[in-house]
Amino acid sequence: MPAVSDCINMLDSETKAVETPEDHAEELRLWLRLLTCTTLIEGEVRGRLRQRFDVTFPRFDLMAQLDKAPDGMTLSDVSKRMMVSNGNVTGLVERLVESGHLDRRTSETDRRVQVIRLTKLGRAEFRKMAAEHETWIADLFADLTPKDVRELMRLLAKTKASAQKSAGRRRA
Amino acid sequence: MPAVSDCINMLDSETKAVETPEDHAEELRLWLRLLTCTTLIEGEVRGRLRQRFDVTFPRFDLMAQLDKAPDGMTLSDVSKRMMVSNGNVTGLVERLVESGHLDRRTSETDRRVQVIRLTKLGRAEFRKMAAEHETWIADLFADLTPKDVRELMRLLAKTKASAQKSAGRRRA
DNA sequence: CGGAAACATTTTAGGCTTAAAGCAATTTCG
DNA sequence: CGAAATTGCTTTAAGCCTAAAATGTTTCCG
Repeated sequence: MPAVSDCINMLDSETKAVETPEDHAEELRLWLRLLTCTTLIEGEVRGRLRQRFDVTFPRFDLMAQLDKAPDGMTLSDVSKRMMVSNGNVTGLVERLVESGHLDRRTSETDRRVQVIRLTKLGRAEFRKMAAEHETWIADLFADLTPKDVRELMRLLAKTKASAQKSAGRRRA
Repeated sequence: MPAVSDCINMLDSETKAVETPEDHAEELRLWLRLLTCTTLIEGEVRGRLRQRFDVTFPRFDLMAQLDKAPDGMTLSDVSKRMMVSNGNVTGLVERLVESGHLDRRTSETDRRVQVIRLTKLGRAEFRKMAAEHETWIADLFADLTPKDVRELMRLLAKTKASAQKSAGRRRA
């Protein structure tokens, strides 16, 4: 049963002229819960990656992008996919080239562009990590039913679209 | 309609003796989508906090914790709540004390403990930021119906519980 | 053609973050 | 009591990350 104050707000919200400070406490709580879930899982994955393979989460993430692109990617592509800044990728790639996991070469047709690929070593190591990683994720989400997973996928797709639209509105 | 290979897997999964490498691609995709949503929203909020208030996301987060605790918190409490390392909090607090937003004092009863509070300035500035922040979040989640929000809350609560259980299993 | 705009990347300065080691204070328990 | 374990915090070393400025390259047009 809605409290009196809620009824008043509901009435106000239908009266366009009245500027009611609307209550968005629910969305705020949702955002905090989303952040908590991600932080929790990411921390767990990071810890396991470090313990088992002595690799960081960003390095694993970068290698995962490259594993899906056998012909390599440009740094810009990687930066967009990973949703991190360009400068960030520069350093990340530098260290992975240094350790022999990545191969970097300047594009033949455009000397601005750097194309990076996994080396044989990089691909082999990534595949090993990815296989184990998948079992960790399965375990972390173990209590969700297949239906829960589908429903979450759907709602997060909607969330992503909504957030992208809002971000677009701001940049416009 | 399930493909033939799926039927085989389903049969296998009910045959305890057979060690089928199970497929967890759905959970993997769910995790990536969760991460994408959080990264997207956090990036948007960080950008707005910087532009409007010249404040970082971690500082805002720390002040939010303290706003809920008028009597102050210990650094350990803050560290647990924010889900970051102890050392991280030390530096964060240092900078916010420096800028006059936080007050730090050693506990009377236990000289190991540091208690931090928002100063008058800190509280005033936080309240201003928080009000605007709430409208950003509302806008980012604008396309979700109240029912979507409730359902996401429920499913993320389940996700959080599942992940915590899994993390606990590992530490044991 | 040639200058302006756009593009891809790197550099810079500053801040965030972690894991691990270290230090001091407190608690536990033989 | 007093040694050992625990607790709360800081320090350290290394890496991650961003926004903004800088550099070199290519494209767009007038």
